[in-house]
Amino acid sequence: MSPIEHPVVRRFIEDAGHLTQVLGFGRVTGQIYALLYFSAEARSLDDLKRELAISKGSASMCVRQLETLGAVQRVWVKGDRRDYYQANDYFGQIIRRGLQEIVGHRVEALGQFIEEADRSVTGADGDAFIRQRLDRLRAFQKKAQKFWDNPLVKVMLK
Amino acid sequence: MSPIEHPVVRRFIEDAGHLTQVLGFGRVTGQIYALLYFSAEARSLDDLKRELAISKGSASMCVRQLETLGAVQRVWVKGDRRDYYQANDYFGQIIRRGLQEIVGHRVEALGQFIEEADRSVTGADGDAFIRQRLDRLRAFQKKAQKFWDNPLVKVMLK
DNA sequence: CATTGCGTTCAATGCAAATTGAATCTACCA
DNA sequence: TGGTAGATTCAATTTGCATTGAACGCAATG
Repeated sequence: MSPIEHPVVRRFIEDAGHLTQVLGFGRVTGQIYALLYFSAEARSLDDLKRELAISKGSASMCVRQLETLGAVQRVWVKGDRRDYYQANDYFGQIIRRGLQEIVGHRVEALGQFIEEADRSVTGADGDAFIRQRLDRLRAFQKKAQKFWDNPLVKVMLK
Repeated sequence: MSPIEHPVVRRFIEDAGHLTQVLGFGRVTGQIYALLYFSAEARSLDDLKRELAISKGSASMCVRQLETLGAVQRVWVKGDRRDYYQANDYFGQIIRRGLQEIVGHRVEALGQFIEEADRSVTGADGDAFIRQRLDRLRAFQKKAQKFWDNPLVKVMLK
C-alpha cells in the first residue's frame, strides 16, 4: 500500500521537493526521499516512477544521488530482479554529507583561489587595496575552515 | 578606477557569481558583491550596470537583496543625486543572515508542519508506520532547532 | 510647475538546469 | 548463447527562474 494516498504524506513530499530544490539538489530527489521515508516496505524504481509520475531516467539518477549522500539504501528482494530502496533516517549524517558537498568543497576552493590570487598581486604591479581585501578574505577562509573542521560541529550534527 | 581590470578580481567576480547562483541567490548578486568588495570607492547603480554589463533593473533588484542581507551599505555622496554602495566585509554576519533565510525559517516551518501532521494522523484512521516516522521527524526537528539556537554556533560564525 | 535624472517595477524574454525517453548496457536465466 | 527484464545514459526537450528594458514614479532643481 502506498503512503502517498495519505494527505499528510502528499504534503510532505511536496515540501521536501521544494526544500531540495532550494538547496540545489533538484525537486525529484527530495520527493523520492520523502516517499521512501514514509514507505513501510522498500520500493522499486518502477514504484517511484508510477507513484511520483516521473520518468524512469529521473528516478534512476535521483536515487543514485540519494545513495551517494547515504540517504537511501539498496535492498535485495529475493526472487525479484529489481532493485529496491528504502530511506535511511540518520538525518544528521545525511545533512552532514549534503553540507560537505555544498560548503566543504567551496571552503577549500576558496583557499586555493586565494593562494593563486596572492601570487598574482604580489610584486610591483600589486594594487594595495586589492591586497588588503585579499588579506581579509584569507582571514575569513581560515576561520571558515576551522569552523568546518571543528569536531564540535560534527558532534552537533550527529 | 575600476578594479575589474585586474585579472584576479575578474576571476573572483566570476566565482562569486557561480557561488551565489548555486546557493539560489542568482548570479548577479554575487558579482555585484564581489565588485564592490574590491572597489576602493563606493559605486553607483550605473557603475555596476556598465562594469558588469547588466541591466539597470537587475542592478537595482540585486543591490536591494544584498542590502537586506546586510552585505552592502548605501552611502551618500554629497552633491550627487545617485545612490552609492559599498561592500561590508563582516562575512560572518552576512553568512549567518543568508543561512537564516535558507535554514532557519525551514527548521521552524518543519516544526509547524509536524504539529499539523500530528493532528491529522491521530485517532482511529491513523497509520501506525506514519506515526512512527513523524515521531522520528519530531525528534530531529527538536535537535535541529536546538543546534540552530545554540549560542556556540553563533559565536563560531562571528 | 515643468523638467531632469535618478530608482523601481513587472511583463516579456532568454537561458541554464531539470527532466524525459529512446537507445544502450548489464546481469541473469533457460 | 540468445533472450529477457531491468538499470543507466545522454541528446533533446521542457520548465522555471533570473534577467532585461520600457514604462512608471518620485524627488530635486530652476
